[in-house]
Amino acid sequence: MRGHPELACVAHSTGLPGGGGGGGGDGGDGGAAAMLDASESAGHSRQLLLQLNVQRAKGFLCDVILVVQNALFRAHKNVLAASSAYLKALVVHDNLINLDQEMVSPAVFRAVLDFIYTGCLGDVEGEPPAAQPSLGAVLAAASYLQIPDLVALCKRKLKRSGKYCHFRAGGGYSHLGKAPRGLRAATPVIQSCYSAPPPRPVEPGNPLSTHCGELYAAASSQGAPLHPHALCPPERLCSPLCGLDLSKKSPNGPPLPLPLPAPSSESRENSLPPGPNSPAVSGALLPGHPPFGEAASYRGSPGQEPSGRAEVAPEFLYRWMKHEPMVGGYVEDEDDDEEEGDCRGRRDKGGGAEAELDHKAESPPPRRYAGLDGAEPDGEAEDLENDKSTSEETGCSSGGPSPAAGSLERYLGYEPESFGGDNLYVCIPCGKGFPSSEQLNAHVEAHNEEDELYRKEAAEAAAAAGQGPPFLDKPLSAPLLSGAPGGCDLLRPYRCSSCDKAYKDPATLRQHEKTHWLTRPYPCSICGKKFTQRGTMTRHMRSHLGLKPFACDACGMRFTRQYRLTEHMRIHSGEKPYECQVCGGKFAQQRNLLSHMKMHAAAAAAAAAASTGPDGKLKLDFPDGVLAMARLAQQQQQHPDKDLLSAHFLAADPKLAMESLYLGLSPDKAAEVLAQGAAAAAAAAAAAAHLHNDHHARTIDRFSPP
DNA sequence: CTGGGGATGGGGCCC
DNA sequence: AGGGCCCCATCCCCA
Repeated sequence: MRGHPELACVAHSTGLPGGGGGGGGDGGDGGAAAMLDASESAGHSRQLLLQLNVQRAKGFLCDVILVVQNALFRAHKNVLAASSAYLKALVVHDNLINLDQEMVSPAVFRAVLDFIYTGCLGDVEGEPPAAQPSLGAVLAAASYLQIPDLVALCKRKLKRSGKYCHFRAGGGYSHLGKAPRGLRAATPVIQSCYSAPPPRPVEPGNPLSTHCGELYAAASSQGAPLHPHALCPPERLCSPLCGLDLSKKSPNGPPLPLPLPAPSSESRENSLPPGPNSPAVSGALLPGHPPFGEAASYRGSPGQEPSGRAEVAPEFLYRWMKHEPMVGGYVEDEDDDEEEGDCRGRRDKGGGAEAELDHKAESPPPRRYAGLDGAEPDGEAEDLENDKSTSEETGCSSGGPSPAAGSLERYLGYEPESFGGDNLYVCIPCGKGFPSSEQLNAHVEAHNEEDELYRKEAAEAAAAAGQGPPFLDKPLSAPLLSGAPGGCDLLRPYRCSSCDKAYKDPATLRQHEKTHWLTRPYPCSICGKKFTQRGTMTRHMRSHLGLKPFACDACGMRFTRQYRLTEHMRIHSGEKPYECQVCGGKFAQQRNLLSHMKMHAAAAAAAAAASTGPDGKLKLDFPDGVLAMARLAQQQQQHPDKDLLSAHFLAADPKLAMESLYLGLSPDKAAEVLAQGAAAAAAAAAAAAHLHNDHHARTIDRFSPP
């Protein structure tokens, strides 16, 4: 499709399934190709690759997502593993691979992925030469990713063009085809590409027509800069998606393929590039290090530092700082120009970059994405504002798309709503339609402002009435607190203006108040589901991406949450800390005990219904616990109001309250749980009362303690 | 076939 | 922001 005449695509493809990336990754393409040529259909491997590439384009059977800056690429693990030793080590354990953005840019990785799937490395038709990733950048990426075929090809092409020279340590990250930061960081959405068309050349003026299987993450859709973790090595799975770190790492996780030490906190804070232990650095750019084939030597337990690299850290860090790309623009060191001639024409459009380079080595490293990483906007309006920001800061020369949200959604076949007409973007709460996501976002923002205004007005009104959050931002005074109507107490002085709940601190109150808002400020950019808390949305995103950072040491099972892992570990330890005080059953998970208790409550309700005589008194002699449950069920029938029942339950029946304590819960919680169980059971019990008594007797027998 | 228990996933919400 | 807990739903296994 875009093959260079000098490249024998078939030769590459025949070598590809043979695991050229495996082991040291030293290729062996020639021999394998010759052997296959002699014994197999010449078109087989080509056809195979063609089919794989088509499948990649359609996302068919793609089982891994690679994150490069805020671009996402879908691919097949097998193909990647067969092509790259580095990727092979990564895809074994994870479905989401975050590549070092300093080592490979989206445009470069696109070229690399093209090569993997086609064996061809050529100009993208229709794409301006300036937007093509340079051969030097592709070479660096191929070296980093340990794709010997591509390394060799790049070298050949560079030599042919007279531009090739050996990489020098720290020879510049700036020629990696990186796009200006601001461009990517402002890309607003992450969308899936399930209906993407087959790959076709990028069309000028249509940056969306990039690649199928390539997705773009919102680096700042939540108003945050790319997470500093985006700088850490890929094995840490730090994702820049939506400016969120989706990769909370299990400390108990099994050794990952390339368990290099995480960047130091200092380097993270300063947004330094990967430390010298990063595979990006050590694998390709450190002095004296071979460009690839060292992945195996890096394997070990997390935190294990490969020897012999710490010494070069200071020098390398210096070089790193020296080559720190400029904020909002592309930076290229003069030294690099000498060695990578094909990077010309992609210089910083902001100008003045070089003047600052040396200064950076002495002054604190600049924070990246200066246009975005200011103080995090406090509130959702800002988030949405950033959602709206797209890629006005063009100047990108790497060909990386910077689509506006709506266009991207349309391109990717993702339509938030399928409403007729031009107003495809519909505000869920009010039903208004808009022709673009930007307009919808502006509208939603207005919603949020209304909500905020309403909240403030309510707060002021409450303050005027002597309740609510009047003491926000004020020193608390005991008289004020104690005198506040509505039960504000010292422990929870911050009271919700919309309901009766009170909180210890204003932040929690504000968080809670979002639950009353009409619009949920944190939408999932993949499915559109909205959340009241950013953390919940982040967690939700993990489920989309199959990201399970918390691994069980014992069985390798992985979870999206730490708490799940903790829960799961009880299976292996045999610990069952939750005991039913009615029947003595033990449970590893509290939720299963609660479920179990509801069963008891339901049984008790059935017993109550079955045993209540015309005088309303219980007839059967059940153990106290069951009787208590039964009484509760009766009370539930008399007091359908749940809260009333809870209070009634505790106040009017101390014995029942004592039963609740057996559950190991707070009395309040236990009452609530039992009431819920009884409430659920009440209806059934009422119905069951009409059934035959024998049936109920049998049911009760089953759940009564021996 | 049914119901209970074990286990997991996802969302809400508070700290 | 992240941790933790709770709730609901669901699946699977087994008696």
